[in-house]
Amino acid sequence: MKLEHELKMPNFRSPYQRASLNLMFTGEWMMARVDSLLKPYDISSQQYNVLRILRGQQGKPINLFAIQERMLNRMSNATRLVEKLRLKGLVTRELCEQNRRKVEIAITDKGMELLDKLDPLMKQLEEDTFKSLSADEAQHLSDTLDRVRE
Amino acid sequence: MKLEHELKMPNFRSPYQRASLNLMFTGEWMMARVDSLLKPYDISSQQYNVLRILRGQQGKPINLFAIQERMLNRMSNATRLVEKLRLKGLVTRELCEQNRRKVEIAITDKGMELLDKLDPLMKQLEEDTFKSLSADEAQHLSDTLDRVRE
DNA sequence: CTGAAAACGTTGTATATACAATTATTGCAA
DNA sequence: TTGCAATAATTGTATATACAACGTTTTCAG
Repeated sequence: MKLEHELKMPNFRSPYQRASLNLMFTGEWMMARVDSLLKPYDISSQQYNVLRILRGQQGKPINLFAIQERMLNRMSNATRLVEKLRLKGLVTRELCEQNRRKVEIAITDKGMELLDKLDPLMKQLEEDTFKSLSADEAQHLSDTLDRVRE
Repeated sequence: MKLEHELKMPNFRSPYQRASLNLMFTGEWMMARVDSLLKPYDISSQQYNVLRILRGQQGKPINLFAIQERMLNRMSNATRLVEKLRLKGLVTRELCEQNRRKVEIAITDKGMELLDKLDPLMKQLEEDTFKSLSADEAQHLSDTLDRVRE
């Protein structure tokens, strides 16, 4: 739906203002869709994101700093986010012996099972979301976003 | 910068997953830029957004429900957001006499002055952000985002 | 006219976010 | 070797967000 209609703004100052608002609005919109898919499983999109990062490590643990670097939202608090996941039994936390400043986080079997269950749902959500774009168009959208961020 | 590099993810499951993460990431990124521009003026991007909506009304007051409809983030709490702005003297709040369920909000002179001061900064931010895109490309990006949201 | 439903806004509560300050550990230069 | 800077994480605090529940006021069917 056109942003003009969505925000009930008859016109924008420039195509750049329109793109700027559209980026923020559509980002929020997407995040809300993901959150609502995850709601029945009692995790937030940020928490899901952390699990996904941990799975990407193929079992190797990873420290909090590295998790933060890979998160969609860098400002959220990795310590507290991971603690929530730990309380749910989805990750483990261990002090690193080699460098005791670090804390190593790994995904548990239960965490992996949850991700496995969510995979097809997330895939479906992505396909639904981008159903009006071809794979090439989706790729092009990503490339454009990459260029926007320099 | 490529999302692969930004999130340190070597590859994505599909162009749709890449686009989905990219949308959320770039939306957050843009919002953070706006917030950091507004920080010295002590308002959040959501609060700025409400002021912008009120200015768009050309002096006519507007009720809370209509504000909510026009906000970038529908879920944020218009009552509390507006109260913050009122405490700063940027908006007024009046009970609507015709329909006492409604509360009418209008921007004050002080609010208008703030927006006037922010306009060139915001314009500059938008131009900086999209400096690598032509006006046509920015328009095309918006159109694509509009299509994604159906 | 009356009572149920709809429209509008407010409040409560749990959680998340932004950001700064603090603690603990390690590395390294003088 | 000492002490300063850098690295890594935690804690504190104010604010924002998500969402549900509630309270008024208005509308409208019967």
